[in-house]
This record gives sequence, structure tokens and C-alpha cells, in this order.
Amino acid sequence: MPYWLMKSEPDDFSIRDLEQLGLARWDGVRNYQARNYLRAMNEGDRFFFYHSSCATPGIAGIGSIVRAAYPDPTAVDPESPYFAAKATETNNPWSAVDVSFLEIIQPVLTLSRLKAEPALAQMPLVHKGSRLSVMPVSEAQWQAILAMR
DNA sequence: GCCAACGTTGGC
DNA sequence: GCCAACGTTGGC
Repeated sequence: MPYWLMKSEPDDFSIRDLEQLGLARWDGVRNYQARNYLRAMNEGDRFFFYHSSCATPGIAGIGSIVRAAYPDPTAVDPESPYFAAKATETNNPWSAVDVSFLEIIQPVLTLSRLKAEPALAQMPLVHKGSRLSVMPVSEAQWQAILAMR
């Protein structure tokens, strides 16, 4: 069962929001590498929910993939902040997945702690300047992060 | 708010 | 195909 990490700005969508909703569409990804990872996801995969661009960036919970990638409807919705002018109904290059809530990680596993963990040195997350918002997590990395709770 | 790092765009 | 300019991400 593959593992992933996905970033979201908690002001837009937080782990608490996912907890309340139970189920949500993970949309708005507008980076090809991240999109390709979305497309590699399978139902049943799990992911760390990372809070970015906030007071305490870090891993704030766990969710699971409940629907594999499908065309992202926000790309063709002019009302959406994620509207992509070049996308059309028949040629939409962007993908979304559906996710469900699994658990809150409290307190948040802060980025500074993640950076200090040798087992995570290979993760794009801890590399300076990395902006990748969806990334794979190895079994070893997954276990190392769980052990930090 | 600042700014470094990155991805994308577009002129040539 | 190169690369400068630009817009965005995201930590601090």
C-alpha cells in the first residue's frame, strides 16, 4: 500500500476541515509532477496531511485515498479560484482524487522536527526551496514519521 | 512582509 | 532550444 504526503494551506483547507467533512475532493493541483503523483495513487493508499504557509508548518494528520484520479472539475469552472483557462471539458490536463479522514496528529509534527530526522533526509519536503505539493513517501519514511508522534 | 527557489511563459 | 522575465510557493 503506497504512501504519500500532500500539502494544503490550513487557512484554505485543514485537517480539521477534512475531519468535519469526512470525505473531500483534493483538487486545485496545478503542477505536472504533483499531478503525475495524483494519477499514481490508488484507492486505499494513505497520506500525511501537511499544513503549509502557516504559523506552524508540519504534518497534522492522516487521510486515505478513496477514489483514484479523475479530471479536476475546478480546472473548467470559471467560478473556481483554480480555474485553468486552457483546460476544456474534453481536454482537461488536471486531476483530482477523493480523500477521507483517518486521524489528527496532535501536536503537529513540525517541519523543523522533520528536517532533523535523518530517516527523512531524502524527502523533497525537507529540501530547501522544494515546492512539490504531492510526493511519495517510502515505507521506511512512513514508519519513521509515525514513530515521531 | 521579505525573499529565495522554483516552474512557466514567451521572445528570439 | 535558450534564457530572461515573471508569477507563485512557502519558510521565516
